[in-house]
Amino acid sequence: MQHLPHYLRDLNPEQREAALATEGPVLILAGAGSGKTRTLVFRIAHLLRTGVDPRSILAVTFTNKAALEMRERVAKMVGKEAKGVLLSTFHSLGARLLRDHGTRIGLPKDFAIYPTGDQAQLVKRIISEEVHVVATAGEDSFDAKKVLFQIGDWKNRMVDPAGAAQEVASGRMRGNRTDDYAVLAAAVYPRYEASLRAAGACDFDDLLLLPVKLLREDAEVREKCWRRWRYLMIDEYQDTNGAQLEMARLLSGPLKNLCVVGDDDQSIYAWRGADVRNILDFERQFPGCKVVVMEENYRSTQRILDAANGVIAHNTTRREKRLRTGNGPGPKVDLWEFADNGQRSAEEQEAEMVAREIGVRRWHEQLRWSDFAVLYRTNLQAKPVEETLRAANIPYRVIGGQSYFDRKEVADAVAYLRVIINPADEGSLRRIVNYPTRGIGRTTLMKLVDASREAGRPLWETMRRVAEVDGVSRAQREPVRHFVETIEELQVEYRATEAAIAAGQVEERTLMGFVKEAVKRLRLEEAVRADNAKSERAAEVRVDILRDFVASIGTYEERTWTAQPLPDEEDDWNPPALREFLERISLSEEDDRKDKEEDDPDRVTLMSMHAAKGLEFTHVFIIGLEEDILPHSRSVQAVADESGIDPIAEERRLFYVGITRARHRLTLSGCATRRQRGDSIPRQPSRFLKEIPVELVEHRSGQSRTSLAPEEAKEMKENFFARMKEMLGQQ
DNA sequence: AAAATAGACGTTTTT
DNA sequence: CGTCTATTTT
Repeated sequence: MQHLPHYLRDLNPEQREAALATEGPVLILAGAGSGKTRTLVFRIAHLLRTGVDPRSILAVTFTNKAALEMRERVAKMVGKEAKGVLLSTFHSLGARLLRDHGTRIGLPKDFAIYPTGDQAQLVKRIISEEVHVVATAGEDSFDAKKVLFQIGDWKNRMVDPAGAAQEVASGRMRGNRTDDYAVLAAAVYPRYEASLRAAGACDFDDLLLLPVKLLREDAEVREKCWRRWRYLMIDEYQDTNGAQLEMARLLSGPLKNLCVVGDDDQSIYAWRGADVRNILDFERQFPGCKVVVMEENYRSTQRILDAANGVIAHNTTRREKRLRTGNGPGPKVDLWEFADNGQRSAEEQEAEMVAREIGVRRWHEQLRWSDFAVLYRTNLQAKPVEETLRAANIPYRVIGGQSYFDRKEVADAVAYLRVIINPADEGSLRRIVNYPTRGIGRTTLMKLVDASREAGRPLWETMRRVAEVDGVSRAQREPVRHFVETIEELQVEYRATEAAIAAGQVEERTLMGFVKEAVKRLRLEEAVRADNAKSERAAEVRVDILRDFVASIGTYEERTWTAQPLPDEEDDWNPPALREFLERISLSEEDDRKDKEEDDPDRVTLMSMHAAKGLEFTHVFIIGLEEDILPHSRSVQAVADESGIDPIAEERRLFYVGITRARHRLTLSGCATRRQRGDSIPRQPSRFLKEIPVELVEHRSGQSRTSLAPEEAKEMKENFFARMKEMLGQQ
């Protein structure tokens, strides 16, 4: 092994083995912090150094963030050559396959990707307009999201509407209360699919399902993919679902140069259809595969690892592994408890502790703001922390939560753009047909919808022929005619803009110019102001959001031009287009906050533990360590109805993921009371806390100068601390 | 058809 | 508590 290329000397033996095993199936079981990404980056570098065409390498990650990070690291290591390597999420890979070959399975060229909000709208419409049998289920109102969730579950398992109907009929559904929803969902499912197809649209799950269908049915496309991608790598393999497994299998082809990396202890997406068995059964599914186990941790102190090991050891079905590190023991894990003291709610005190600790540690340990992360189970928990950090003038950023593109102002503008590109998109069309209000009311719209159902043509076509529709008076006809005219003008202009871009006669921000003009002509800003007439300030904030959105198109455009390859380079580059911009929005690859982050990247990070997977921070706070938050109440309830998977075990893995994000210091906290709907209710400490060996924990009390707290609260607090001590003593 | 008011209601995690 | 929804009023 002395003739190792110099760039591989920095790897440990296991990492090196993984990086060098380029041919055939490879399974890398990589514990948290074991240098997994690094190994993949080196593996790609090694492939390139041995003369492999960058374009034949495909690396699939789970999140955009992970894809971005890997791209940067590969680029840093191998330079320009890295550009040819395709780094993508499963969903954007799916979108790409459909964009290139979707017409072969009957998808239009300009298919849209429906955001979840629109999906729910569609389901609601189907329930109210088409499935009138609703009452059988014993409730009179239905949550569209639950229906959607059930449909998504079927799709993730690659069950089609017929299969779903069968499943429901044979009573094979899991739950008992969920049965009603399953029956309803089975009725909605085929209609939902039909509506999506009629609108020329896909939902998120289709981005996995349809490519599988495409690859299965079309040998030509399949072989084309095999010729192109000869080395396939998949990160976070423990989080793949049935459709993703199938996609990986189909893409790996006869060469089977498939390298998967993952850690069954970090499987936290079962609720979305992920199946840990995919990683546990990999050896069986790909016989003769090479297995590399990486247990050496380079990230955390020994105490943090011991805490993590202590917790995860309580899960029963897992591949046994124990993280070790050459790092020092490090400080103990801090554990804080807070109780309502009459002045401040416990969660406010918890947030204040976080702010105070960040201030102190940053000073004492010479850290940057960006060395700190605050992690939580639910996005709601960010709020008090956010407020406190803002008050303390600590710069922060919140990852996740509701997307900026879900904002009404932005969603409306997006709907217009979708309609301009594809007027068959009925969901978007309905959304904007009377926004801003232009006198096309519910009655008129219903007449048009009925007429279009009857004639079997899209709503848009019916609107164009409004004169032929019976029962629509002249007065009602006029606004429809005007609306159609406006959209058609914009369509013509958009086509001209696209042609100009294709011909290269463009300024830097041609697309943005078009959208700006459209927003102006449609009077969207005026509409936003009218919606917020009560509050001048709210109106201005929302208008700003709309303007930011328009500006983000300019950013996208510039970025795309910058990435343009030299004429002699082979690449998959395309000039900027609205269609691609909208696709990127749907896949959350576009984010307005990027610009703002760039001007000051040194910020404390606030995010859910799910979002934190794959990241690391010097000092990590995990807040809200209480029963019903972690583990979440829904998981606790779910234990009752069996189903093979253990929701508590998944919550425990989530905690494990949170703990192992910390490099040097870990601070845990929980509240003995929590304000909910006005009054404060008692809480129990998380059961997972007692799974951390006591000797690792420094128990700190957050109680303070409160002499006048009501008797009740005091008692509650004492009980909480007593329980805490009891727990810690049990070990 | 649009605005205003009452009411219900409900709170995981993400591509 | 605050957000979204349904109903009523103009």
